[in-house]
Amino acid sequence: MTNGALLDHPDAKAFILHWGEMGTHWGVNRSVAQVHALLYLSDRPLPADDIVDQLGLARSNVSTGLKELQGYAIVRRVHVEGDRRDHFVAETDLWEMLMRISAERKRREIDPTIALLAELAERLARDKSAPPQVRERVTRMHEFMATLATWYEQVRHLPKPTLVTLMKLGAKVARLIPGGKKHKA
Amino acid sequence: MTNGALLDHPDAKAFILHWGEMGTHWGVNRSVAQVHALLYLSDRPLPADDIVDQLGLARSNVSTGLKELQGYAIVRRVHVEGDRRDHFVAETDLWEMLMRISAERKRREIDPTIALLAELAERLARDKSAPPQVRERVTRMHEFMATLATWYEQVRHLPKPTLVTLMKLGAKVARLIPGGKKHKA
DNA sequence: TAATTGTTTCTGTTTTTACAGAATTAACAG
DNA sequence: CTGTTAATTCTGTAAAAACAGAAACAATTA
Repeated sequence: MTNGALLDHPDAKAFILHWGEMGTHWGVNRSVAQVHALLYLSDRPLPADDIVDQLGLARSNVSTGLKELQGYAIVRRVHVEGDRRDHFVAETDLWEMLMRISAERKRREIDPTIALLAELAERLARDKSAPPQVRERVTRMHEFMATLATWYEQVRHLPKPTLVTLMKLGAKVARLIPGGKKHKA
Repeated sequence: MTNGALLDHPDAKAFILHWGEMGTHWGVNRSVAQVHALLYLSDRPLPADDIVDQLGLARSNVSTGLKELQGYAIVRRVHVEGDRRDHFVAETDLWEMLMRISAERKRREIDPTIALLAELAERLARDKSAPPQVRERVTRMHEFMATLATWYEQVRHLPKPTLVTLMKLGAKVARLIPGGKKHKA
């Protein structure tokens, strides 16, 4: 047991509590975020029981939380030699983590809206009686979100080193665009 | 009154109801999102009363909602000639909308975490007794989020046409990076 | 300054969400 | 098979959030 009780260390504790608190603003409940924080800081796979003990949550809660985190694919089950129980580990590659969370949130929070907008925009295009600004604004919203979604799907598949390079470039990426001095950095 | 009751049009209604529903997943309550949707579709500034009538919400709710939307800077108060009441309009430029929402969410949901991580990382660097993986992971998390934040602040100030160009490039932006065939599109 | 109209804040209720503990189901070992 | 332990699902309760209506507050104009 290399980290008997992570919560004993004041900074680890501060991290876990803060993460839990912010989780409520990030669209997951405190328990889910705390479980994630604990696993992120752990140097070994943890069984559900240990999570229960360390965070003082109900067993059922931890179970639900782990399922949710696996839904985001930032936590996975692993088997530990000589122990029957499931163990869990968190993704520690932060790029991977970001990509997986954003992919799942897009799926849950954006895609359904794009689908609806597509439908509405199509109907509005044929509906002569529709208020013109309604037609125009729904259509523009659809195009905008669809464009962003397409962009995202492309960029998310770029190799990690490329993403890092782009990130480091920051605003300087604008200077690389050919055919126009009009892009100031 | 060019749009007497936007809710009478089935597609406008569907948009507003869906927006309200999704709002609850996007971190604002249904009322706030519905008010926003209504204003976005309206071709003229609306006074709070009209919003109350059309959406069937309590006056107090609409007031709170408008304040929240002004907090995101995607709705603003305007004065209408010959009417004493405040009127409200939504931002219709979708790039502007995205930028303002993301700026505010970063301020609320990301910046406080970066601040805490900075503090923890600094303390952990000096704390010889800290579990090494805790020190390392908190530090990496801090660097990662700080890098993303810096990138965001730079990109968000790029002129809109530049952003549009970059968006349209999609994954092809990787080809512009100098000094490396290693970036495949 | 009093009356009117509009806006915000406050208070209690309803609805929703998070959660603990119990019950159930599943997996395994003897 | 059967006893045992782990894991999930179910159910009731507690906590939090959203909301309506009333009250308080502000601004405007007669």
